[in-house]
Amino acid sequence: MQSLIDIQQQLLPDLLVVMKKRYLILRQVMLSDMIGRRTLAASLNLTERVLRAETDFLKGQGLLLIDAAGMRISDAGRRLLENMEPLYKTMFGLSDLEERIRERFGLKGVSIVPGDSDTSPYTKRELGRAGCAALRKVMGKDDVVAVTGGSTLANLAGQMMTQAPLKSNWFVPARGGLGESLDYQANTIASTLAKRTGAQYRLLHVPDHLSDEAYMSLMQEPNVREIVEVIRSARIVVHGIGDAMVMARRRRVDESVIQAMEAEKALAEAFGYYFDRNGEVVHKMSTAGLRLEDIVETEVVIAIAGGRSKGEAIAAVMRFGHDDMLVTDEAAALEIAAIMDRE
Amino acid sequence: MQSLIDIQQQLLPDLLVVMKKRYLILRQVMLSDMIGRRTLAASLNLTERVLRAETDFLKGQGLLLIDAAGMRISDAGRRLLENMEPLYKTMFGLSDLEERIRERFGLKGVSIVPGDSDTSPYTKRELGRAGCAALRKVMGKDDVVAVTGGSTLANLAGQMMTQAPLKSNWFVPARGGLGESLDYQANTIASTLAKRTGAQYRLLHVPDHLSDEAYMSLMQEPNVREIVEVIRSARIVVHGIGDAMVMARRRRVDESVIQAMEAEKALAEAFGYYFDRNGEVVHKMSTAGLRLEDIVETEVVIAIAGGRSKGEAIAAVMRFGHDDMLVTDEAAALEIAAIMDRE
DNA sequence: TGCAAGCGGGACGTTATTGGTCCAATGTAA
DNA sequence: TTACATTGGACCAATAACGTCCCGCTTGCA
Repeated sequence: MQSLIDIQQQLLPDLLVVMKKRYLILRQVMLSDMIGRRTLAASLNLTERVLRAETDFLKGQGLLLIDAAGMRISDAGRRLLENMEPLYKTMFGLSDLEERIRERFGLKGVSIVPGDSDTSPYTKRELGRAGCAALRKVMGKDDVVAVTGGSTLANLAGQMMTQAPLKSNWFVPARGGLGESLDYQANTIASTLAKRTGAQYRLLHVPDHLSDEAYMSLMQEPNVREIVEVIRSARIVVHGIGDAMVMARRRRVDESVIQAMEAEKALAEAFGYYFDRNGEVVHKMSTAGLRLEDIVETEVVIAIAGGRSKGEAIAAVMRFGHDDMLVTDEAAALEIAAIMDRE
Repeated sequence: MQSLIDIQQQLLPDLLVVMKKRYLILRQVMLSDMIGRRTLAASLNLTERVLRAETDFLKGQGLLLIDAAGMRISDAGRRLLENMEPLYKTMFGLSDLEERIRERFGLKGVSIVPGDSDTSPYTKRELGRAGCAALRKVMGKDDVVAVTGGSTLANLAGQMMTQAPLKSNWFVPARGGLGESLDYQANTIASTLAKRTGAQYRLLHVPDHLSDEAYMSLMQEPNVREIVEVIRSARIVVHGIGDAMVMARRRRVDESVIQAMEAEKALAEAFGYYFDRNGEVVHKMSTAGLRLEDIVETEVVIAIAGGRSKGEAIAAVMRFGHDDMLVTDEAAALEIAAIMDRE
């Protein structure tokens, strides 16, 4: 059955949204015995007109009875609700989870794909696809999109598709180069995204990890300075989330710094910064890319990360509180929910 | 899984239509390796613009690759098609069958619900619902709808719903009263339908089975005459289909006539007439209701009947050739298809 | 190498659909 | 009877869908 839903999701992505809306209307009506349109619209957060279109439809389907006194559920509607009961969890379980997490961290949107990226490459791919969808949704015209590196972002970039070319948009790396494999460099990802969407891109040919002096002198270079300004003006940022220690080592951060971070219980890494479990930044360093103050200013910040092992790190970064959207997977989301419950 | 589809059918009735359209596009593209929009539109009987909207969508979903050379399927699309293969039959098998039957008998539309009305009351209910949908689709303003009697029609009437009241429409019985139970009388059904849809109705208080003399004298009555004229002017006729012998006995047709019909191999009964397997009428009698010549003139004739045992009778009436729509169930449809294959 | 057929995609005007808002008619309960 | 809440109709604005035409590009054939 899951496979059927997966297929339908690909062929009719907003199927579940519509189904859920209608299900909830029906359910609310049943719980209310008899209820009026306005009351119902208010309790479901729908405008009166939209609700009316839906109730007219449900009436036509014979699931709802409407008369001058109000609406109540029909026998067929009651039967349908009963039959849907067992399906509800599998069909909408994730969107409930999405809503809980969205609410808790004050996000604009949360998107959860089924599965666990740690164990299933398929889930990882889905995660990328969901990331694409989230990004597509917020991109407009003339937007600058800054992206970080990492395997998840690389996965996203490799799957990105658009209906029409986005000529007027720019993709830029959020940070400079790291010691990682080429495929996972922010530069590579920005360029892949631009190529796949028909957008433009700029690269930042500067190491991410800089001494203050090197930073100052590099920023004197007009061409470096120029692209850095573009990066810092990004309206949209898409970033991954990593484990603090793993990332620090991969970035060859000084052993002394690593130990300091360990002492401060650094847990998560995102766009080059390290966070403890409360979302406090525990280590800063000068960077030619996006700085914390830029992130705070950015209009849309999208985090994308999945896998049970990353749940804690994701929760930490969410506590930092400057993300607007989270794209994750079921395993990580359950982990996050568990952390929320423990609070 | 079937239950999921059933539920979705109620909450999103045209889900399958859209899914099938997209599936067929994808499939056609795969079979064609590389194909252009216009060619594809022609081979799928879609207008160019509609197809374009769909292919843009499929491209956005990453299922289709489009470049200046044409369209081809992506890996994800190919995977999707493979995954759908087993689902196709359960999801669309009936609509293929619908199309075959529609084509063979030159109908405007065929609607098949899953199951067998002979054995499952649930299927019988579904049949009624499908009949409602078919009827709703063809009803406009100021229409006169003539309905016959029978349990299937009664079932339909009991489930009929409309979004808005159809004040300007009239429901009338197609034929006079029979010896049957009150619930199954055409009069009862016309009145139920009118009440449930907010339409008007007229009754025909005349026995269906009349001697020529009685017929002539009854037709002198102004009020009988008036309603009979309304009936005969019906734009829409909805009728059931029965087994000839069963119906004849139920109607207490003279034993001599029954034997004559048996000799002529009467097989099916519909709107008071008896048909042999070739759709030829084998017995006529004067009636105050709809006559054959009225049926021939009627703009929309809808047949509704299901159950494996009725397959043969349905096929016979379809051969008569004046129906426009058929609403039936899977068991009967398969029986009809088997008869078609034997031809 | 040149040509023509077929391709995607842009553009535009028209039509159909959807959503917001207001109000009249109606039924219900106090 | 009155006051309230209900549905359903009406209307307008915004938007999406659609039909149609054309342009520039690629590609395969001559």
